[in-house]
Amino acid sequence: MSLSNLRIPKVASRKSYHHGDLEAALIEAAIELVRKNGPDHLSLRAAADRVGVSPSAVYHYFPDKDSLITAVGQKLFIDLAKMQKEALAQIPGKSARAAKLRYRELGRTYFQWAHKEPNLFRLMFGGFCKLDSQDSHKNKEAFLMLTNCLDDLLATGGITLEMRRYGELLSWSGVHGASYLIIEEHLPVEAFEGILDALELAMKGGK
Amino acid sequence: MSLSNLRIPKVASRKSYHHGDLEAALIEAAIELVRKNGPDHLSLRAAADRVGVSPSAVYHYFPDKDSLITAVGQKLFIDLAKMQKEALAQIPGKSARAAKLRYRELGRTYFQWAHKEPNLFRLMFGGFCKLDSQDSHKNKEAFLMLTNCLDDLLATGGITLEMRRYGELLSWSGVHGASYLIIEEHLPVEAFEGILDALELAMKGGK
DNA sequence: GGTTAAATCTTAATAGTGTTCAGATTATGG
DNA sequence: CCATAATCTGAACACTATTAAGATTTAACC
Repeated sequence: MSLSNLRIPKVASRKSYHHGDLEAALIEAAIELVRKNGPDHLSLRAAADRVGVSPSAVYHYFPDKDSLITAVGQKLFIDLAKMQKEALAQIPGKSARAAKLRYRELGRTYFQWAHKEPNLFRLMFGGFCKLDSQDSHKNKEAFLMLTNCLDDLLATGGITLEMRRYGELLSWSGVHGASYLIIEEHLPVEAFEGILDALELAMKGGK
Repeated sequence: MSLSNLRIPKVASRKSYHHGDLEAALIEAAIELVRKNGPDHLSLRAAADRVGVSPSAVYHYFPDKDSLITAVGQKLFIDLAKMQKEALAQIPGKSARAAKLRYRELGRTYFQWAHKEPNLFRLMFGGFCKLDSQDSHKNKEAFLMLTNCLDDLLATGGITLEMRRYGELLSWSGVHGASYLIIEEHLPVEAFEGILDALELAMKGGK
């Protein structure tokens, strides 16, 4: 999966005293541990062990454990945005049908990310990583994709002008909320397609 | 605040060797600590200290730390439902206006809970407390209140029959998602009244 | 009421955590 | 080739959850 894991097979079998790209390797190791054990239960020492390095080596790249977690969050936000961009790229065209499909697929990708790796989703959105306003604009890329989808919907009559005003807010909140409630088992998995139906119906202003 | 705190002022100044209601006191202490420091960073020992009891005493009431956290979650879900019930009780009447106000107030109470004590909200919904299906039906009380609100809306023409089908799903997801995104600072506080406007507009099927 | 038994809490110990600091190792630039 | 900077280690400290054995208090029973 990661470059660093190929370089350093197990533990304490590094060729060189210096690692090469310890920062990225630590982030990758932390992701794997969070994926398995959850964002609370991440251990600095376990991440260091996994890379084959002493615990104190971490402090040359991250001032503390929270900084490592935040770095993980930054990477995950970029990964999610990339995945959404790829999903949108597979549905080209300016038709009403294409616009509607893109809108649904954008939400579906968001949910599938959460559903496939709930612990990573919890790290991103559960108050673990404190990304400042500068980092938060990485997330603005995802927001822009949503805006474009909604504009396409408006152009093809898939959404009323009145509803366009609340498009981003209602869509993001609805998809985010449903995703979270599903992975915490307050709602069944089947509910997500229902949320997409509800949003589509709401956007077009009823029948 | 809590009865136990009145009984045991500081630490190691208990009249009796036995505490009286240690289980409830531990939950209350844990709530206070989570409120200040977040659900991750809760320390068993700190909670025990706060009650004036040794760390191992906790294990007579909870098999491990996670069980204490889950017990905290159970109590918080009950508290939230009570707060929502009280809020609804202050808006009586069968008019369309009253039904609409109740619907909005139900969501507003949910958000205010999250906004006032984000760490408690994170504990409830962030994957910290694993409540089984039996505990989860405590939450069904809140779900029932939402259902009643939506039925009242339907009776007074505040929601289309088509949208009624998605009422609970879209409302809960939208309100929950907006609340979470706001406390994690992905959306500004002002966004919440916008979500209520958007939901109201969506429910009535556009203009 | 006094004695036994059960419930409750403490003390002590183990293993694991984040973090710091002085020192060992390696790479880099003159 | 040497000095210097970058990088990582080892040991220590204070803290954590958890367990086991023992002390203390309440409750029950005769």
